[in-house]
Amino acid sequence: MLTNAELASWFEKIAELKELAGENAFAANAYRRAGQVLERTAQPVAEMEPALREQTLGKGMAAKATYWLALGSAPELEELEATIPEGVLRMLEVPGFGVKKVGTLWREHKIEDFEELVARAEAGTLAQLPGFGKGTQEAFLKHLATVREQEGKWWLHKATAAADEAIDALLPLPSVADAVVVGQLARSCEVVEEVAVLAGLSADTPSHTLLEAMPLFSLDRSRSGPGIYKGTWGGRGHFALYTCPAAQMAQEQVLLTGPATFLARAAKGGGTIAAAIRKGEAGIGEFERVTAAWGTYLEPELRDTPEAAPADGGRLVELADIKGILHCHSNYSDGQNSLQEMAAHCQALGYAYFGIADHSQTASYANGLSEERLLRQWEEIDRLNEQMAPFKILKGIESDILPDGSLDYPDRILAQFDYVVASVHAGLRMSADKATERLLRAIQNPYTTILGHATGRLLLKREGYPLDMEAIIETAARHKVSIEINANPHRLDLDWRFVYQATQAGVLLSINPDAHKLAGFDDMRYGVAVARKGGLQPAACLNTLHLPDFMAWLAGRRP
DNA sequence: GCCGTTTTCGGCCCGACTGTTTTCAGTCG
Repeated sequence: MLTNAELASWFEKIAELKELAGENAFAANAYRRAGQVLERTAQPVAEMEPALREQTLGKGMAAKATYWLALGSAPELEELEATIPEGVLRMLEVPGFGVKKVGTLWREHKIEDFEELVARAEAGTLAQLPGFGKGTQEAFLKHLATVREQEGKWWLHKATAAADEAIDALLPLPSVADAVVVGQLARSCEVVEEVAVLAGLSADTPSHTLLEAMPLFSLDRSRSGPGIYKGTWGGRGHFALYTCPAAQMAQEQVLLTGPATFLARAAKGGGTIAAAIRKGEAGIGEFERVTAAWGTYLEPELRDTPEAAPADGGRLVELADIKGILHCHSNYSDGQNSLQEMAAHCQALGYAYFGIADHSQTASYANGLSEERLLRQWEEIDRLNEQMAPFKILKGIESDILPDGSLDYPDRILAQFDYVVASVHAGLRMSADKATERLLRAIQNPYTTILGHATGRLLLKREGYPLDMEAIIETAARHKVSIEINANPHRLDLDWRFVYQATQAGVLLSINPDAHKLAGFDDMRYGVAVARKGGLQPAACLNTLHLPDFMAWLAGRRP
């Protein structure tokens, strides 16, 4: 059955292509709006009564959706795509290349082939076309380099899903004794260059038996050898399967998990870690091997920076330590589910409190809340809190940090929130000085409780603005502002590399899903994973506090 | 193309930024 997200992408694609084809922009916009409505609608259109479908999408668009649902495809989109060269469609994927620019290239300059565009940019002649300058050309070349650099790499959630699928396929095979994740994914790296799985075999297994079990894996023979199968998964992401006799699995697991810097470190009994790991007798497990070589057990995620490991008596934070959620969206702004649905889901997951932090008024693109709509939300929260007690919904907001560093409501409004997440959403291209100054001002605002996704990065897509993180951490510590670890696998921002530094400075970190729908809560696992990688312990994490303690903490820092 | 009507056609989100201009168009969030 088609999901709203799939239908939405078709509507939006049609809008874009209609504009590209030179049709009335407002007509195209009607499709775009239908797509945007769908993105914010939790109830599947496929399950809606016809009347509700019309009310949601409008008469014409509802009819289209109904037709596509019955057909399982959108002929209108396919027909449009058939009239546009593939290279032109590809140009639309380039940031900064919208329908107007691409339309000019295609119709006026007769450039249809993507490689021709690349060649022109590399030769420097793209900048000579009217409407295109050096800046556009350089941005395009930079984009190409980034795409090449990131080819085959994985977001953490996609890597996890692929590895799970591979292991599920391998384990039922009679000669596979066990199969585990190794490499960067085992170490919870925020971007995984290659998903790697190690299978321990109890008997000789022909390679085709292993490979046939994983139809999504396509082997690259030139990069493979005995016991090492490298290729791509699902035609895109880099993937590797390693095999070894079951008896050697523990040592291979440690060696393949790495990283090389850890394996090269000095072992407790002399020599390198790698040598010590190899030395252990057969039958000794992974835990015992690492413990013997390093002195204590070191979790895989800590092996990039063992210095961040908790001292004796400490331990890394776990998902079960998290008592409440502090950054989520509802359909008051750009979320898909209602406030009640989000809160009920949060409660069902076992959390004790739920902070709603919808977008603030300036975020018009995200349907940010005007003062008047805020009041309505607060009324609903009061009502729900009566019904759901002792579960508690907190009145939060994700306030845009405006270009000058101020928050997005007057103080008399800010004072009425239980807490404020302050985040940057617009004006992302700043110098380090300007960005730092802007964020420092927001942190110093007495109403700011949490600094949301600190750098604004989108992994594999967009670098964050440069920041003097030391100053940010130091100021956050001084003003008792928590820094968020945004658990969305596209963000994972604050970067785990600053977690140790922040906690050393006394900053409480908070791990938040930034969920825009019910399934978004599941991202908490990735936030916890990278928090652990940075060595975060439960006591240094704000939302491990029980509700009364959290409320007391908030009360203690009220302006 | 859809919506909401002062019911039959005018208005549709909008501000910031950037690069290319020479006063603004295109893109983005």
